[in-house]
Amino acid sequence: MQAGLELARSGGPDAVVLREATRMVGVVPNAAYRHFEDRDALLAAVRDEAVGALAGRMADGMSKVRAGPHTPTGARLRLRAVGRAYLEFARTEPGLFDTAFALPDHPGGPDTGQAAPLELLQAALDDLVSAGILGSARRPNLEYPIWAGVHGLAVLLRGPLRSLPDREKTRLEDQMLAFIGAAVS
Amino acid sequence: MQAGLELARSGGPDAVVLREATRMVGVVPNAAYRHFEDRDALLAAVRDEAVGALAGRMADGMSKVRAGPHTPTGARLRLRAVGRAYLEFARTEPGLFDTAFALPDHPGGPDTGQAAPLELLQAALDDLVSAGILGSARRPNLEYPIWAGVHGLAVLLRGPLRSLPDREKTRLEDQMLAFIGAAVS
DNA sequence: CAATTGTGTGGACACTGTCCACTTTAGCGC
DNA sequence: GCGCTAAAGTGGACAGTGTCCACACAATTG
Repeated sequence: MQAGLELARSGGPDAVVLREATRMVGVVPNAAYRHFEDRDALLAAVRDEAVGALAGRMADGMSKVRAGPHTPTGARLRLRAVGRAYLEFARTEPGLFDTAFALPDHPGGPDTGQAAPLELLQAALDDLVSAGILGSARRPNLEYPIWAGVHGLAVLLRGPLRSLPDREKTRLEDQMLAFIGAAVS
Repeated sequence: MQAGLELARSGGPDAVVLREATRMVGVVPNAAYRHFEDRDALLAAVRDEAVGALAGRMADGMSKVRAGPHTPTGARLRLRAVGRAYLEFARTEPGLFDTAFALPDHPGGPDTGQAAPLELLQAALDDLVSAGILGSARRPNLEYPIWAGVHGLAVLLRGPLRSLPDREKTRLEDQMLAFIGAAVS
């Protein structure tokens, strides 16, 4: 039933429409209420899936770095790889990206649970410390400005900056990654 | 008629509902179509207003810095002031903030036109150069990573990080501003 | 076998954006 | 003043949406 995540893929959170999802499964609209309390619950499930997909791409990118852990170049490359994967996901899967960060209209409930992406970034930073590149005094809370920078760029590139030529966009992505690389050295 | 921007203020872009807006004005739904082609056109008008409000706060924040232009401390304080105003707007006017960056469902059309906030940041950075703090070699395109950092933090704080205690949130904001301040020195 | 539970169905309701033809109102030159 | 035009509002419809209700069927379990 979460196959209604194709809707999110192609049109973002607003496109995950209960009736359309049931139509795709070939069932009557109300059947959805046997699996999800709400349209919001359905969206939450799809969002968790989207977060998982993002985390998967990030993990993939990191694991492609051949240099071992605790080595300076490996740590540096892995940090760059998480960032690049994040930006690439936002660029190639805009619907899922938006959905992953869609905040529930009906708040409350437990936390949104997108810990996975953050944890990957934290791991990369910890590795930078244990590789001796990043002084442990500068480590605390460093994940947040970095996450903010990458996330903000991803958002702006598909928002106010969306009409920039593609060449310019990738240049800004590279600039951001370099910026971060410089900040942690 | 843009008084339907109260809807955006209290509930974000999805809350700017055509019929509700006309109801507030005390008129029949269809009357809206004499002023806006579309619900999307109405939303676009509201969004421009929201962008203007954000730019206004940023300009206010900058103008409150007493130190004159082209002076080192003035330039530094003004940069910090734009950033702080941005984050404050996102925190105190979440509905308008979300609306300001809502991308039109029905794309095309001319550019979204939120040049004003970017231009204020650019002015602050240019002032930093003319005050001799920021080397002109490092100036090009610097507005984008900075904007991304501030914007990203604003978004994350009302998204995945929304359940952090307020104290932590303001600490992250301060950390981000300090981070930027350090990057331009 | 009987009962309970999970899943799907059919019919409704209120709400939304949008289209159409029509009426009212304001402003204008004559 | 009169009549015209353009702007604004009205009323009635339609499809699409989320959601609720009572009911039907299947599988599972006692």
